[in-house]
Amino acid sequence: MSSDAPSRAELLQHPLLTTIGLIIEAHAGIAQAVEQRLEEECGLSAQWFEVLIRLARTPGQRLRMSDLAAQTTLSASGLTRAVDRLEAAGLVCREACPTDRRSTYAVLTAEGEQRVMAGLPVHVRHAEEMISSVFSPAEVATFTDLVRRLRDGVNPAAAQASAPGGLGH
Amino acid sequence: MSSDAPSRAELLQHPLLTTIGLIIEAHAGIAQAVEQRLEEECGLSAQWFEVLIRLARTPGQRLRMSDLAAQTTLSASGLTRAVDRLEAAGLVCREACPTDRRSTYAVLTAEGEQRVMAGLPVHVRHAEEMISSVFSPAEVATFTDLVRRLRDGVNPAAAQASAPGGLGH
DNA sequence: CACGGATGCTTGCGTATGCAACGTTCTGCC
DNA sequence: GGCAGAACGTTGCATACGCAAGCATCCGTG
Repeated sequence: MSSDAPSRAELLQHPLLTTIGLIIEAHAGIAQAVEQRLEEECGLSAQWFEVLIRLARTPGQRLRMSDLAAQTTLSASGLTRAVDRLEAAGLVCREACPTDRRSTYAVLTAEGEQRVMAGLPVHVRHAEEMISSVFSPAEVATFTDLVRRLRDGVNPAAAQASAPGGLGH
Repeated sequence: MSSDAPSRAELLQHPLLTTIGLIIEAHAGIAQAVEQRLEEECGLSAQWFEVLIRLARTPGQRLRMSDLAAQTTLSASGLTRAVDRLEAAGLVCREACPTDRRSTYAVLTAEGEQRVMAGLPVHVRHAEEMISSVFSPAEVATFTDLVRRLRDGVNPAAAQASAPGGLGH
């Protein structure tokens, strides 16, 4: 009964479509929950938090604009505008790169540092609530491993950026 | 040595932060790849494809605007605009709901049906390439199960919409 | 040293988004 | 039957985004 070409129903109900759909829906749920919680309790948008945390993790708490763009989902122009807003809010400042006058560093300010570190425990607790409520510790490990491999396959740029000694240069 | 409050480094390097970051990066990679491929080979944006496939799966190939909005990541107003564009392109048409004059159905047109079904094999093959290249069949099953449970926890609305006999009605 | 190409960041423009407000229709309660 | 409140879809407004163009700077080659 099975023909070469998949039937209409087989295509519409294809298991991998479901898998991808689940990833998208899980991401949407997490993004929305994180966004709302972060906004309520810290007054930071997820976008801002994402940028600030990348800076906080970096030695010198600074990153070149283009590296920062590569690590987030923003384009170069999107990052320019985002840093404009962060700078206006006093959480980040721009600093010239001494060795390459084309480049600009985005540097975390003292207030920026304070705001991320204030928001972080809230964020971590929220992450624990979301994930530990559905996974056992062993499942968390399995899941993280699988997602990492998937990420490495579909988003090599992000994989490289987070590799030890990565960050280009 | 371990104090009650987590240290700065413990917070910044918290494992669950990594897990969530990986989900976000994996999603970004998949979304970008799907978007590009779909655009190139079918001339459909991911947004459009998402809406059309939801309609194609539904008996009568129609869904109320609000149900459609609930199943996608769009807000009500966003969906109104999206259906405006789909209608202008001739892939969808609006139809009055006979039992509730507040509601409107979005209905797949013949051309809309043809376009989704033409794009679907491409999309499925792409999904296979992305996922099967990093997971064994057993891992796909494990992964899908875990993601589904995560989705159910963090996005109950989507979970309900896809449940058998769901869709509100 | 000079020059063409590449790189890094910023701006103009068109477009898509969400929120809040609005008009219409349905529902529950008296 | 009639009225207050909720639900549904659409529109005005402000905002954010990406792409392409532009300017300044760096690098490789002769």
